[in-house]
Amino acid sequence: MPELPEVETIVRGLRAALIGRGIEEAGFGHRDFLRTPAARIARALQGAVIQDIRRAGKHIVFAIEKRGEKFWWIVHLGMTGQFVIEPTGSEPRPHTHAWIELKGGRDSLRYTDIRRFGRMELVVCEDPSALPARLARLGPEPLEIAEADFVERLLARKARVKALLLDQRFLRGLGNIYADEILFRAGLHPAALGSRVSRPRASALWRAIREVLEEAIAHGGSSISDYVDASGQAGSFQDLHRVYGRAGEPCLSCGAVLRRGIVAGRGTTFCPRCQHK
DNA sequence: TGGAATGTTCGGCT
DNA sequence: AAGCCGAACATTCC
Repeated sequence: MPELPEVETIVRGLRAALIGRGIEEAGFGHRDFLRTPAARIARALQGAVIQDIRRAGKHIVFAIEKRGEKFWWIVHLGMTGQFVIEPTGSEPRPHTHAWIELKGGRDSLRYTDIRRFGRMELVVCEDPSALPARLARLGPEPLEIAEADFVERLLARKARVKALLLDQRFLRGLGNIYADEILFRAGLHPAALGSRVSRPRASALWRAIREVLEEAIAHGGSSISDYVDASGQAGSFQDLHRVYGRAGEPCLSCGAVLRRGIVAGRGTTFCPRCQHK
């Protein structure tokens, strides 16, 4: 479910509700998605205060403070993970595997994940200005990289552009939906090789990345099957998808039948007439 | 019933 | 090294 626009939307909702809040207690159901033992996470979170919440690619990073000790609590939502703030007494939805009860007794942050591809990890924060090691491998943020840097990065690689967009070390935060939408807008074939893309087309790709992501964030992300924001609301950008989920339907700009194939191991929908190698 | 699904990682191959 | 592929993870939904 969660690519950059979805995670960004969730993080904005979490920030509005949780910055400065204290944690009463944390509990876990299934534990096989935890990279840190449940007891250690629960102990660190109990009585701690949420100081900050940020997005790093598709990761959510909570800065937690407890009696002068600082922690990073890092969450990746995988394919079906959801973070929703709900009334503490309400019935947890099926597949709720973590619950964080907030001070005040009224609301809880609950983590629900049908497939349990998501991951949670707690790391002691030695230096608040440094990155947790896990995040150090990630490439630049797509909305922050300068055009010239992006073009050089792309032309230096011989992999297919779709594979590059999905590679979190190339850019952090894109996934299958937005890779397809971006390539369509840039008029670029998913199997085009990075090093073979013309400079004007590479610039068009950089612009398409910004356009698609900014529009998607403005629409609260794409809800295909599972995604909801921190208040449980679906997004609406799926209504504006031009290729994802539209294989066999006509291209909205030329009318050709959109084709579906496998690129970089993922289902890929594109217009055979508008998108060029 | 088999296959595919918004993701990541690992091992093997070229 | 770089890139590609398939498999694995777990569950649901056609």
